[in-house]
Amino acid sequence: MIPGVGDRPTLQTVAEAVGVSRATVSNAYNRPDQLSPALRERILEAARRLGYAGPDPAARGLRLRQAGTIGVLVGAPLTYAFRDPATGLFLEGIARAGERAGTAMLLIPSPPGEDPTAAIRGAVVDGFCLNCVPEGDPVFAAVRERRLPTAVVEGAAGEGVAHVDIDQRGGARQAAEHLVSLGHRRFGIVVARLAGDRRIGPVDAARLESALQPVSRGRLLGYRDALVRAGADWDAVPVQEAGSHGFDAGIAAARAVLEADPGVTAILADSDLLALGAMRAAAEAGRRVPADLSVAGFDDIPLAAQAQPPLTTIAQPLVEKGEAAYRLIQEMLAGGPARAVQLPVELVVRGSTAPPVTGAP
Amino acid sequence: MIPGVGDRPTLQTVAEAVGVSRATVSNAYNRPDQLSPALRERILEAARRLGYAGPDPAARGLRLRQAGTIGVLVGAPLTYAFRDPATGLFLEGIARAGERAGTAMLLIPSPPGEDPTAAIRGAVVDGFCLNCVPEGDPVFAAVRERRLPTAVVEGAAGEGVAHVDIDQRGGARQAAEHLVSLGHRRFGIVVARLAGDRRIGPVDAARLESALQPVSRGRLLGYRDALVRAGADWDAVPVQEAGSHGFDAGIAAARAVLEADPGVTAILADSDLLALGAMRAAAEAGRRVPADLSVAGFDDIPLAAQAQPPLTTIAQPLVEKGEAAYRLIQEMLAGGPARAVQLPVELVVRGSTAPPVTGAP
DNA sequence: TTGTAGGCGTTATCAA
DNA sequence: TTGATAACGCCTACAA
Repeated sequence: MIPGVGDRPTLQTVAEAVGVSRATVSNAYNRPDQLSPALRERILEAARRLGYAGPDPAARGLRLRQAGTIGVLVGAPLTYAFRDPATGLFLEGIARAGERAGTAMLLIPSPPGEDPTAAIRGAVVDGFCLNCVPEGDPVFAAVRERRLPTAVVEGAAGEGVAHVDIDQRGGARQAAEHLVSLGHRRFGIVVARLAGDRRIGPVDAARLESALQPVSRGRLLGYRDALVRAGADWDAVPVQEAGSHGFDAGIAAARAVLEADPGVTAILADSDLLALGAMRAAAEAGRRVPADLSVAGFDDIPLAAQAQPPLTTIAQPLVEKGEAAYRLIQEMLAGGPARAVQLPVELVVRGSTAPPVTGAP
Repeated sequence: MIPGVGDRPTLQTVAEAVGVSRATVSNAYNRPDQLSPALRERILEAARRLGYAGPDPAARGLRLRQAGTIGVLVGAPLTYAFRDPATGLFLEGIARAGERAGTAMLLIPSPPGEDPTAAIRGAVVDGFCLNCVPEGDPVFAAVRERRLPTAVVEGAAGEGVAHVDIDQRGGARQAAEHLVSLGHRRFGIVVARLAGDRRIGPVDAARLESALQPVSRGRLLGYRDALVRAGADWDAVPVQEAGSHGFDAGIAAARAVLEADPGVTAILADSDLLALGAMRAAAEAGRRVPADLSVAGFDDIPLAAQAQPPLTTIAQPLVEKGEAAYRLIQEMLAGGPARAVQLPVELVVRGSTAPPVTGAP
């Protein structure tokens, strides 16, 4: 069969109509300077007339060995990515860097039930960016098998893989130290998730020990660092796993904490949305923030500053995280080595934290 | 040159190593039942050893004439999509439907300065989904040129293009009628954007007449319908264009409205984020919501119910909108016609609206 | 159960 | 300035 005689017009179809070669038609699109303007116009005109949609990106990608796309995986069902502002801002960073370079981003789903690696094997991309993929996740192995430039953000490091992170533990420590320095001695803690399961409930030593989620794990360890150093009885500190980063999850978790120890004067939350939920739970319990209860978050999403009172939190450069990941991938695409980048965090004191009313140690 | 002798291993490389044909190696991956388990294992083992990454998705896509991906365009710089909860929920709908089908979604950037259509021409996708792309946008033309199944959400309709929308005008009318029925007679209005420019300022008749953004346009017309019918002097109603759907934009716009007419007892906002901003502006101006000022939004994002007071708004099925769009594209992919779907809206009365204190007409 | 051959639509190279 | 040719890596009848 003669090529280009299918139903969809191709380069060949146009070439035959105009009476030139495929190469010339290709040049009309990709190298206008390689042919006379008159011929080019004739070709483009014929293409319009024939309904030719322009060079097929799939074929072109095969030939050029590049897709102009990077694949993004978030360590949770994709639907979650659009609910969590922190994840959203991270994606924004990638999008922003990609927009500058004209690169699109492919959001790769990992359906919970099915084989989550199928989409990874089938992704037409030049590189991968993984966000919050826990250690030992099959997704990580599947990505590595593609042998494409890969950046991991807040997740398991690996040989030949670029890495972007923040100082989770140090940041959390700062938040706790801030509250200690205000005079607080009885704390409650809310964390999102320590493992891949969606467990909700109190966290004991074993659970923390076996935690796989590097983010919540690191932050919880940071809280512990500061509280232990301040002389708190760690085993008496109520720690509640919320199951997710959601506002409602934060309400429920904070309720559990306040129930476990009504005497807490401060709540440390793993993320801003949880903290916002904790503030709401406090209000429902008749406690004013910060007069009766201090609350600190983590991330500094825009909502944190807009809340009432505005939330004290650990600011991390969410958008920059995405931009950095994109940059590291590009470096590898250009033949460079896999680098690791650590981004700074910063304590932002706002209105949700204050000295406890009863300063009793 | 013998194929498969490049730097990256291919089917050929593996075939030679094992001493079988390319076809057999291909079958080892795609049709396990077409060859003996023993041979299959030998092949997979050799592939591992050689560092073969599995069948190349680009080549496979070319051969199969399908990408397993649908391209998504949001009618604004991509970075915006991750800030706006309503857009996020829409994307979630697409992601959710795609997750079920194992389809990935390609987020296509349209860089403001550059040629926004380049990425569209280069997208390796089976279909397109456009969100809030205004009429006459070059993006729309570029997508049509690809001659791929396309669904338009809340945007310009077109021949052979599937369409998903809600009753913007009717929904807005309901919101306004609700306030009228409560006894309000003096209104202020905040809309996001009426055109592609990022104009901020009061809206006059000419601006409304020439509005291209179907969303804000339709909603504003709905407000007018109800207010005019209620006997309000439309020309005296302060209408402010906020420039975007952001919280801060809402604060600024509401301030302008309250300044233009301090006597307004109710503010109608084009979207929930704007309404939330208006509530904040009211608080800053010393007005209590809803006692001194009623505020109504549009969309019913999760934040609306969480606000204090919870926001009265027009609920639209945001996630379902994405799911519907995806479904329509799949129907076309299966050879079906381009359909149009209208999703229902519903007034949700919460705590941000109440009768005005002085019920004077 | 395995192999052969052709083609998917494009672009780079080199020659005319 | 234009054309012929050869990959790019894979899948699928069809034949053995």
